[in-house]
This record gives sequence, structure tokens and C-alpha cells, in this order.
Amino acid sequence: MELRHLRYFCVVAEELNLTCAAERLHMSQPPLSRQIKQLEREVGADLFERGPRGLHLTATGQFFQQHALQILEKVDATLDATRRMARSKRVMFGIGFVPSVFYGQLPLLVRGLRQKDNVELTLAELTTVQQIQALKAGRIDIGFGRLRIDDPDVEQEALFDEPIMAALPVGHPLEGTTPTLEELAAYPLILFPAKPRPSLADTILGLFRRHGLKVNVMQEANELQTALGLVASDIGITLVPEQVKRVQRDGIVYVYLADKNITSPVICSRRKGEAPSPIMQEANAILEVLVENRRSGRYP
Amino acid sequence: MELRHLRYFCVVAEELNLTCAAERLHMSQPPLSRQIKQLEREVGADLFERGPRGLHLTATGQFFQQHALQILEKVDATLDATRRMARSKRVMFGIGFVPSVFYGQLPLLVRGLRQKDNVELTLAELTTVQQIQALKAGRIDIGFGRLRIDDPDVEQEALFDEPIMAALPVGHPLEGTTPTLEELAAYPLILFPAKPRPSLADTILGLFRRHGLKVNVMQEANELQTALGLVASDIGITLVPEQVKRVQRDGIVYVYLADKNITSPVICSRRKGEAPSPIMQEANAILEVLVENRRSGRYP
DNA sequence: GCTCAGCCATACCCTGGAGGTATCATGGAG
DNA sequence: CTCCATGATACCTCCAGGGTATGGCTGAGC
Repeated sequence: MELRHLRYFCVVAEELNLTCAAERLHMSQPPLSRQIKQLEREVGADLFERGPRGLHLTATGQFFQQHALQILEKVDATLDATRRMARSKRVMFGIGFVPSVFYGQLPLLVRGLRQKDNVELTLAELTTVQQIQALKAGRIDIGFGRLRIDDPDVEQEALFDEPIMAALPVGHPLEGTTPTLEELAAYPLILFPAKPRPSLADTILGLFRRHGLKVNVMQEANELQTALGLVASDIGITLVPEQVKRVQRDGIVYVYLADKNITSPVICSRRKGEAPSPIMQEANAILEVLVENRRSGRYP
Repeated sequence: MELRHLRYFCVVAEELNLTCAAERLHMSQPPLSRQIKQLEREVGADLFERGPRGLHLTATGQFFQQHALQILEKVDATLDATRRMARSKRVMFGIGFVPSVFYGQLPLLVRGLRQKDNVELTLAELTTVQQIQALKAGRIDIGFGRLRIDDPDVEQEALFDEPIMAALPVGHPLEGTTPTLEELAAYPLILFPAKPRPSLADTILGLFRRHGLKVNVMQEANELQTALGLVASDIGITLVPEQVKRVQRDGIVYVYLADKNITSPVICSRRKGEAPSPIMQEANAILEVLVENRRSGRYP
């Protein structure tokens, strides 16, 4: 399969008419018909139902269409970004973060760094794995994540460990309790983020696995708030780092776990062996203050 | 560019030796060299630095490598999933939503529908535009968004209009006021969602534009909560639908706007001309109750 | 310092496959 | 019932992907 197959397929899926699609693609209808047939052979499924007045997408075809579009979008985005990167000769300080660390002190770090003159901050939502890759590639300069990753080119520093809490729908049998993992495992679980992996989701799964517990992952969500929305919808429960409870929402209660050792670290990643730039030194100083505040209980 | 270019590139990037890479790819070295050159011409950047003993990835090449790998992974995953789906014969009820409608009553709708036996709900975060496309393609059955879109195949029903509020960093000069758009336009603005467009972001931009006001878009964020995190970081302010204020977070205050007519509709989209299925009838009934509750003030 | 080997790039060539035209079959609209 | 729109198949052309041959460059080894 080649990208042209996906390009042809997507146009055909939009037009639902090979003749019109061929016109849009500046080619004639017979080769387009063959290319779609070839794609269907390679996929091993019918993507279209043929009719005398055009085609309809099968359910499989609809599914394939979404993903094909995403692939083509990502290809275009990658080309654009690669070209921009090739041209760029700017110096800036990039911060990567997983969303679940953005409810605590990280905004304060950003606020502090923004007061420095001549610093151009960029903020990027990235998984911890993506942060490692982005650090190595030079796209960010510091990252805040949740996973420990051993990489020869990156040093990680655990800032602090944060208790994991359970987010439950209001009225849940475990509301008001301090449940064990075993008690939690009896209920459907909502995992976040769904993609990309590995992520905090895998940390949570690993937690249950290490306790010899099976969980029923009812659904996955990309956004933390969508996961909370699903909890509010009584689809299941989810586990979140403590700082997430600062954002209260209707329909949800948070409970501490019985086991106080169940925590998630906030981990700071930097490139290894790099003398800290002045802005990195400033960031380190602000971080020290923030961590000390947390230790001393000035901030939860 | 075709997938084979990405495939060839990734193997070369791993081997850093064209001769060895060609062997792995079961082809000879000269055509591989040409294909990589062709890719570099199309990208418009050098991905490798050549040496007498092999090649090295440039910084741009490293960046490209990550994304190329992701694209190839997604292609493989899509093929696998498509094949699996072709074998599966399931019926389900799909709900699409923009995140900013998931803080109000939508969780109650989901909770209500889930009580029905034999209904398999799928929930998908989609922009309103994506919802239209998904409805037409049959991927979802009902959608909740913010934009009015005229499409012959989709009927839209405005459930209610929701006031727009401003989210300000604590200590902001406008805190405690009921500002006008003009007053707000003087401050940097954070827009969400960044992509894909059009979205609520465009509604907000259109609002300022119609009042003849220019805004300084300081940054864009995909997640609403990331946008709020940026507000908490004092990077700027943002505008949100009223129901978002139910999720309180540190460092942010919400203020009503002077102009009460500045609202954002919650819009329900369905396929046009389709007799409602039993599950759709049930969804409509639950929606009616929810909207009536809102009108009568039982829920904000 | 010289030689050789490893490696990438270029020149030239061949052929398989992408895209073309011609045409057939089918079924729905009028 | 007829005609037209549409997709599929047969046959054809030609170009681009992949082949071999070879040259140029540079570093390792003696």
C-alpha cells in the first residue's frame, strides 16, 4: 500500500462516485477503479459497496476512511513541520509536559520564566516518551512527565511523588471510603491518555498487574477532562494524581487510596551532559523553590 | 512522497549505511541512494549528512525520523484494525462531542442511555465539522457541538444558548468586573482548540472581529484545560462557555461579560430524513428533559 | 606516504506497473 | 421501454523504479 492509495481512497470516499473522484484526481476512471480494487485486495476487506449510481462506504470502509485521513493529515503536518524546522534558526526554551502535571505548580514555573526578558517559551503537550525524543531532537529543553525512562542521553530527576486518588461518580458504593486496589478493580476502569503509549495509563495498568489484579478497561480517553466526563457519566472510575482534584467537577468525588505508597512521581527530564544555559539555571532555581514549597506544605 | 520513501528512509536512518540498508530492503544500493535523494528534494531539506563511512542524521532528519516512524506505525495499526473490523459484525450508537459541552448535562445523557440494555455506546471527541462528516459517514449517530453548519444531509437543533465568560488569571485588572469585549481585547488571548478548525476558536475570533476589535492571540492550545493552565500561568485570558466554570481551578477566576447576548449555542446534530431508531428516540426523550431542566433553572 | 577497501553518487539500461483509451455490462431515472 | 450514468475489463503506452557498471572520495592499515 502506498500513500497514493490512501489519497485515491479518501477522494473516492468523499465523492462516492469513481468518475467524479477521477476528475478531482486528474486521472481517468478505469485506473482509479483498479487502484481502489488493489487497495481492497491488500486490506483484505471490501471498503465500498458498488451500485449502478455510485458507491457506498461499508462500515469497514468508514472506519478505514477516518484513519486514512489521519494518516494523510499527519504526513502533511510532518512535511510542514520538517520544512519549518529545517529553516528555523531560533533560540528558545521549550517545555514539554503531560497534562496531568499542569494542575499544580507548573503554571507557576511558566509564570516565573515569562518574567525573564528575551526568553521565548514554547509549551508542548507531550507524553514522557515524546519528551525524551523531543529533548534528544532539541525541540524542547526541559520536560515534565510521569514515567521513568532510562535513556543514555537524558537525565531524569524525580521532583516529588504525588499520591494517586480515585475519581468516582457521585453515588458510587466506594464514595467516602479509602479503598484498596482490590476494591477498585471490581469496577470498570477508564484509562487516560489513550494514545500515544506508554503513558500514565500504563503506570496505572502496571499498578494493578503488580498486585495480581485484573481490571476491566471500559473505555479510553485522550483528554483527562474527557476521562472525568466519562466518570461523571457513570461509565467507570479512573485514577488520577492528587493535583487533579483541584479541578472540581459535578458528578465526581475523589477518594484517597488505602495504600499511601501508591504514588506517581513528577519527573523532570533534561538532556544529559549539557552545561545549563542561563535560562535553564533560572528554571532550576524556580523549580527548587516550588519543590521546597511542596515539601514544606505551603502548597498541596 | 510515498510510503516506500518513509520505509526506505527509516531503514537507512537506523543503519546509517546505504549499502547495509539496501541489503535489508532486498534492493541494490544505487536506487536506494536515489530514492533518499528524491525524498530530500521533496521535503526540501537535508535529512542526512554524508560521509565516507556512512551517513548521519541531521537534526531535521532526526525530527523527520520520529514522525516517519509514527506514520508507518499508524499505517500498520490501521491495516490491522481494519482487517479486524471487517471480521467483526457489531451494532452501536455513537455520540460525538466537542469537549466544551462535556461539562454540563451531556454526562447525564450518557448515563441515561447506558441504563438501556443492549446498547453499546461509543463516545468520540470531534469538532462540530468532524461530527457532520462522522454523521454522514455513519460513524456517529448524534453529535453535540457549538457551530451552526449548513449541510443538506444533517439537521441541527440548537438545544440552548450558553453565556460566554472570560477566564482570567487571579489578580488580573479585570477581576471582579463585568468587562466588555473592548476591555478584553486589550489583553493577550489564548485560543482553544488549536486544531482542527473551524471550531469554537473561530467563533471567538469572529466575535471580536464583528465588534471591529483586533486581538493578540498569544498562544493556542488543543485541550481546554491546557488553555486554562496557560491562563493560570498568566500568559493571557481566554473565553469559555459558562458550563466550564463548574470546573474550578487555582489561579483562575471567571467573570461574566457586560454583553449578555454573547452566547455560544449547544447544537445537536443528526442525520436528516432518518426515522429515529428506538435508541435515538430514547436519546431525544432524555435530551428534552435535560433542556427543560436548564430552561427552568434546575441546572445552570 | 601509499595502497586498498568501503562507501555513496552517477550513467546507462530494462521492464513492470501506473495511467491511458475503448468498450461492455448493469441498473436506475424519466 | 429507452437512455444515460456509472463501474469493470481488455488492451496499450510509456515512464519511473530497480538493476548493473563504474567513478570519486576518504579513512584505515601497513
